Amino acid sequence: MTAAVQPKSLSAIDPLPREFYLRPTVDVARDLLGCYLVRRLEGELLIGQIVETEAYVGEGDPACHAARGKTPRNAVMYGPPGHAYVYFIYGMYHCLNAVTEREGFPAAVLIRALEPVFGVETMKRLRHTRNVENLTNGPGKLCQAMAIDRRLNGADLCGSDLTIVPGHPVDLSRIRATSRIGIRKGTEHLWRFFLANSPWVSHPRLSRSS
DNA sequence: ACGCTGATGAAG
DNA sequence: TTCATCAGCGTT
Repeated sequence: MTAAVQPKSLSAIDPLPREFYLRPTVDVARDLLGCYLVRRLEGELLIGQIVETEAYVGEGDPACHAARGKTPRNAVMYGPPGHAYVYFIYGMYHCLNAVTEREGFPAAVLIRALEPVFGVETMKRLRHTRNVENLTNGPGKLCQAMAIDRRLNGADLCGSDLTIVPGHPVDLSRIRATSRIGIRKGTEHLWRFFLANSPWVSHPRLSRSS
């Protein structure tokens, strides 16, 4: 169980190899559930278990940032897999993605929520809250809790101050798939994945229509 | 339901 | 140079 995981043992595990990300994005999104996001911040480790993801798949996906071709912002998505695509959104927040598939094909997995595992006190300080269940239950929140901003855009998730390491295999019966949150196009794809019963999974807001 | 906040990219 | 939009969040 999560409570038994020790940070030293986790950080000693090799990060997921680049080949993990060189696969269909939807598969990567599902397989990232249960893995651990490891942030090294000024010598300290901040660790969270991934409990919610979304797949954004190429220029043919109208919700993907690459839907209208390559731009300075989304350039990292066109690069090799296994790197972080971090962007600034709504004037205040950042979102973290893991780039997938072959170089030249723009796709990524948005990390939407984590279960805090280690470094909780630092996360609370960065988020200005004492409520553990409100620390990392959203893409903007988890970036704030782990001090992830555009300086980490392009960081190598296979070996840097921001990595992802394997977790224990997830019970497949716990995985749910729904439409992605916060988008207006591409809602027909069930490309949001999360672990049922996790208190850290985010929830769609009411009335985002027109 | 609303306001905050500013980068982004398309249009002019 | 404007303008609408935006893979979110906290407060009302």
